[in-house]
Amino acid sequence: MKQNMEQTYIIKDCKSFEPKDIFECGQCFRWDIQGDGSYTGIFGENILNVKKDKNEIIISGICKDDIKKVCDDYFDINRDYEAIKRKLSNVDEYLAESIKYGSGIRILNQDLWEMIISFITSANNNIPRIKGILNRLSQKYGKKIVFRGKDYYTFPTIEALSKASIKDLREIGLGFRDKYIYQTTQMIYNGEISLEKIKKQSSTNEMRKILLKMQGIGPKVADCILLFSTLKRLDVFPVDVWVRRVMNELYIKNPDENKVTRKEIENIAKEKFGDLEGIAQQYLFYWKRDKE
DNA sequence: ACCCAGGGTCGTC
DNA sequence: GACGACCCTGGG
Repeated sequence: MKQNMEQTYIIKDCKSFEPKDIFECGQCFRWDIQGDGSYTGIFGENILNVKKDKNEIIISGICKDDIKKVCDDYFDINRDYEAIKRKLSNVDEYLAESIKYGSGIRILNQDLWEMIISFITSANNNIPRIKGILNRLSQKYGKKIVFRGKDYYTFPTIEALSKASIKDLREIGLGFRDKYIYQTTQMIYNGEISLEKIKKQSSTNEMRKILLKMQGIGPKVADCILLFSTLKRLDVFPVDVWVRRVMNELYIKNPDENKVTRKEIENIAKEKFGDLEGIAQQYLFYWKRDKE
């Protein structure tokens, strides 16, 4: 197959697919809005532009494999978000409103290694800065691909990133997370932790236990990795400042938000949202963060 | 200039 | 289990 031959994939009458909701709900960091409102992003060695025109989703760009196969997987096309939204909307009016706001969200199936590095970077950080760091990391340790006259860089491989020193990472702007990225990369590179083994675990909890062994991964980051990577565990409920805020306001009503424990929030989430709590979290997060 | 907060985690007590 | 420290950047 020719390297830079572009492919196109049109999804007709696709419900629950809104590029803005998908790419700006906080699950991914390497998709950027274009002048025409479409989004261009890179994952693996694929560089795609996603555009919505009426009821059609037009995906075009460079794809390593068959574009339909790659995108059906990446965009979680075979999951019935309409059914999920119907079910979750019945929980209560708050969740129903958040779903109305983020009704085009789909949870992407992203590379596990990339999610590990991305969400370690996200700790006590803000989204614009996270995106900058991951772009610089890719520029330095990834592979350049030219797409429509512009340079793009693949996310660094484990091996490529294993060559970076703590000092190199600090210079990229990782701040105090430099040592976490370094140590975790080394652990994975030298085989002390096997990503394949994580994928083979039968329960969410077993997967989480392994993730928590890595430097820079605590409960919140572990849950994001479980939810947004190809591990795709929907039975997690990442608790960050926004989710703590919205869950306290809606259900717990503790005058001091910081006194609310993670366990308390997780229990309510499990009770109200059941096995779809991960997706519910994303509607609530996106809704609350954009409201402020 | 100064302070605050951001998709938290770690080390210490 | 509860604290404080922590790189850096943009916004008040």
